[in-house]
Amino acid sequence: MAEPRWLDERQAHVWQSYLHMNQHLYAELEDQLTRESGLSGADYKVLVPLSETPGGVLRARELATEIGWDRSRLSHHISRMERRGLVAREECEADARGLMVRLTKAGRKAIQGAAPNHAESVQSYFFDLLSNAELATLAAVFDRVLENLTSDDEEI
Amino acid sequence: MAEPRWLDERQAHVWQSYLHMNQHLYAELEDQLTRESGLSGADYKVLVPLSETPGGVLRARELATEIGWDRSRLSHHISRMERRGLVAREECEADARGLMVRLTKAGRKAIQGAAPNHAESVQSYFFDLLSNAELATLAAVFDRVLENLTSDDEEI
DNA sequence: GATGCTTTGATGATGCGTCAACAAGGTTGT
DNA sequence: ACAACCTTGTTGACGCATCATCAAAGCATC
Repeated sequence: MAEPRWLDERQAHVWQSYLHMNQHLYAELEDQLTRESGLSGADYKVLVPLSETPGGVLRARELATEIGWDRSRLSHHISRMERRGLVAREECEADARGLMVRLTKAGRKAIQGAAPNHAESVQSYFFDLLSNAELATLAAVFDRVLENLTSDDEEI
Repeated sequence: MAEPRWLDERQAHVWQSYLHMNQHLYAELEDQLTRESGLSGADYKVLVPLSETPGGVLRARELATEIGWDRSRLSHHISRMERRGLVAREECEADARGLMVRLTKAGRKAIQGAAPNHAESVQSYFFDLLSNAELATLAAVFDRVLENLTSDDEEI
């Protein structure tokens, strides 16, 4: 740590572009999602794994792990989504501590209405702008950076 | 919008990697920043432009524009940072509506202590993992995606 | 130079995310 | 079977972001 390695001009530019791109891309996608389907990004994140599960039911613990949230955040958010009729709480028969989260009909309708538009947005704002070679590079880079971040976790 | 263009397998994988990478990278950088210097990401974002300005003073409006915040958010955050002695509010002589935000000695000390560690983190978690060719590709891609997003704004 | 419009910043209400504390149920070891 | 410990989910408090509203100051047009 004695000699800090400052970003050179090129790196600084890439880093700024990356931060700005994220900021604008997230904002744009969330905006469209909310406008077109009334769902927040958080709602969408919760609904996707539920809609992809055969019964539309998931244990809260698994749902939380899947989307990288802690139990508290999920509990709060489920409460709000339950009030809006998107999901329902059910007992867990296998473990009395557990909670099963069920996708309601309204919830399924919401995610089915939102998903196509969202996919179209991701295509038009991101993938449409990439060549095949660039896509391959991004895949490699993102995986490598992610792998490096998550393998650090296990060292504890 | 009739025929939604779903993500193919490759695209879906890249998109997931991108989202996860962002999540972990942001979390890790913010964690290190907070642990090592007691500054949040928001604090850092505010302090950087101030420390790069000759006098260490910026008009609130410009500061807000620079970091992409609205006036309300900046006002709230300046209040909290002022309480902690990182910045100070001053009158704007040129425009009586305006507010000048001044970096205090403590604020300068904080950002000077935080910046080297932050740069080192960015290097080790991101740039160290990239080849020169990959860096060039990222630069091109990020700029293109960003340009596409921000040029849309002007069409209004 | 008065009227109306815009810009700038502050403020309070509301919703979300994080944290610490808690209760109830499970698990392990003896 | 009992004790100690761990897991799971809920709750309330607090900090931060967003939104609508407001006041004060500039600016423009006549």
